[in-house]
Amino acid sequence: MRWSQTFIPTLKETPADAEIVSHKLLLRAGLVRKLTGGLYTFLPLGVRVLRKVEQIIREEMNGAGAVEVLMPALQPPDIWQQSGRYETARDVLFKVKDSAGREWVLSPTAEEVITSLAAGEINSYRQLPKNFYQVSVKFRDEIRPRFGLMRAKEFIMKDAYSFDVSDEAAMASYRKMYDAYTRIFARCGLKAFPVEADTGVIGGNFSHEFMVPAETGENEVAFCEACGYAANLEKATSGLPKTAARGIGGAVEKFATPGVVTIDALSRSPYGVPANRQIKTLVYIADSKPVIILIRGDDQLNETKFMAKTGAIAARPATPEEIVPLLGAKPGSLGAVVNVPAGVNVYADERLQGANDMTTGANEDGFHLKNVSLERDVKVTAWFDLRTVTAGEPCAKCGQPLKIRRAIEVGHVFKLGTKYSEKLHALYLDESGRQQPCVMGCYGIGVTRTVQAVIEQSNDKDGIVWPVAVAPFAVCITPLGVAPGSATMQLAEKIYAELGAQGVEVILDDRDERPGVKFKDADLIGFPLRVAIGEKSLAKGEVELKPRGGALMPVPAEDAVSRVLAWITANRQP
RNA sequence: CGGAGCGUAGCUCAGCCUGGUAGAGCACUUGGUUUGGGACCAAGACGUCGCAGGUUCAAAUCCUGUCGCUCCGACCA
Repeated sequence: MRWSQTFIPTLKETPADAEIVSHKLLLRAGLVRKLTGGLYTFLPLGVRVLRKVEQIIREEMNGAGAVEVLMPALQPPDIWQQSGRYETARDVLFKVKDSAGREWVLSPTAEEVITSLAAGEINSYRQLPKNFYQVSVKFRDEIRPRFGLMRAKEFIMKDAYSFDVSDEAAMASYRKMYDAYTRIFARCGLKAFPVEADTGVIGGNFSHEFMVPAETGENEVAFCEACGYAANLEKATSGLPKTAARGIGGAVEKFATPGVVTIDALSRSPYGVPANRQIKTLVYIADSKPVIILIRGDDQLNETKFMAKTGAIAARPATPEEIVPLLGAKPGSLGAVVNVPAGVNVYADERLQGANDMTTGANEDGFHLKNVSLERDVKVTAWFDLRTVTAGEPCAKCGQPLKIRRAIEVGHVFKLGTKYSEKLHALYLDESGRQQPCVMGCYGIGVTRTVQAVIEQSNDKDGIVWPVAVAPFAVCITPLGVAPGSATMQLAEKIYAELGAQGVEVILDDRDERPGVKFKDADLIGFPLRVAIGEKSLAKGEVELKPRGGALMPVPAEDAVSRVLAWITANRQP
C-alpha cells in the first residue's frame, strides 16, 4: 500500500474528548473517528487491525473445531421472551420498531437465535457435538459509553455456542474454547489471563473471563501469585476465618446510642465496639421485594454475589422512606433481631455464621443491641458468601496474601448448561431414544475492545507499539526523498515490490513530506519495523532498519529485504 | 437517572466575568526558500459563536428552555 493512496489522518494534537491513552492513540493514529457517543467509524488502518484480530480468531476457532455462521443482528422479541432475557437483559437491550409498529431487538448476543436454530436442526446425538461461531456487530444500550471502543453502543464481537450431549462433553468443549482463547490473545501479543467470573445475565453454571491488566480497566481482579488463583472481584473469595465465638455470652441487651448511625461512630468512645464485632444491616429491594442483608461491620456487601446467590434479577438499596415503615427505624439503627416483618428474607454473610457477642441496631432510632448471637437471636433465611474480598486477605487455596488489580475484560467463556436449550427446546434423542436437552456453552470475544486493549497495553510516549501479528502493516518504508527516479525512491520502490512479493504487509510512505513528519507519523502509528532510505546512508550503500522502540540498524542496501524478512520471522508472536 | 463541566474555523483553544467590528496556534490553498525527527517567509480561504426564545439601541457575552458531548456516580452479556 502506498501512503498517498490510502487515508491516514494522523493528529498532532490530542482530541478533547479522549481520556485514556489507547483512546487518544486510536484517534491520533488515524484508526477511528467518532460519529457520536459510543459509535465509531473505522478508517483504513483501523479496519486492517480489526481484520488481523478477526483472522487470528477465525483460525483458532476453526482449529478448535468450531464452524462459522452469521446470524441476524435484528431479532424478534418473542425468542427473548422465551429465554427470559427480555426481562433480565432489559437494561442493555436495544429495541426498535418497524413501520407497522412491531418491536424488534438488536442483538447483544445470540443465544436465543442459535438455540432456535439447534432446536430445528439438531435431532440426534449423532449430530453432536457442534460449535457455531460468528463475528458480527453487536448492540448494547449502554447508559454511559466511554473510553472509545472499550464501552460502545455498537461493537464487533465474536460469539460461539457449543452443543453437547452431556455435562462431561460440554466441559470438553469449554476446555477447547478456553485453550483457544489463551492462544488467541497470545497471538495478538496481549498479556491476558483467565479469571473465575460471575455469569451475570447470560447465566449458566460457571465462567471464566480473560483479562488484560490495565489501570484503566473497568474490572477488578483478585489474584494469588503463589498458587495462581484469580477471580473477578465480583466473584472472588478468600480464606478469612469466620468471626470468632466468645464463650456463651449474656442475654441480648438494649442500650442507648443517641445520634450514632455509623459503624465508625459505634466503634469510638464511649461505646468502643470494634467494627468486627458489629453487624451491618442493609435493606435492599430485590425484584420489588424488600430483603435484609447482614454482613460484618468491617466488610462490604458485594452486590453481584448477592444477586448471583439469591437469583435476584434487579436489586437496589432501599430508600429511608421504604425502610422506616418496614423496620421502624432509620438507616443507622437497623438490625434483624427484633421487629422483622414476616415474609422478609434475611440473608447473612457466612463470615457471621456462629458469631456471638455482636452488636447491631435495635430497629429503634438511637438504640443498639449487644450480646447478639446470630444463631440464637436472628432468624437467618440463608447464609451466603456476600462480602467483597480486599487486598492482603489470605488466598482460600494456599493462604498467601491476595492482590487486587484492575483489568480489561476481552473475553468470557460460559458453561451454560441447559438453561437455553430447555426454554427454547433444543432437544436431541440419545442412544436409547430418550429426549434430552443439549448441554450448551457460549464464548465471547470483544473484538473491537481487544484492538484497543492491545494499544492500551502496548504504547510509549511516541505512540502505539504494535505487535507484528496485529499491526496494520508490519513494515513501513520511508524514503527521505520521493522525487520520481531519485536513488532513494528507486530503491524504496524496489524493496517495496520485493517485500510485497514475499507476502510482507508493507506500506510505502511516498508522501513528499519532511523526514521529521514521516518519522513522527510512523512512530505514532507504531509500525513494528521502519526501513529508512536516505541519501546519507545510501552514499555508504546502506539503508536503516529501525524496530519500533528499538535501536537503529544500518544494513547493506542489497541485504535489506532478507534482513526485514528475518526480523519479522524472529519477532512474530507464537 | 443524579451531580459537575463544556459547546466559538477541520483540530486544540482564547474572547464571556464587565454587552459594542469574531481571534490565536496547528491544519488547508498559492508562491518562494528549505529538506535525517512534527521547517520558515509572504499572501489567502475557512464561522449562521450548538439550537430556539427572551432582555437590550446592540448578545458569542446576560436570562430561560432545549439538544449534544465529556467527567464523577448509579449501571455494565
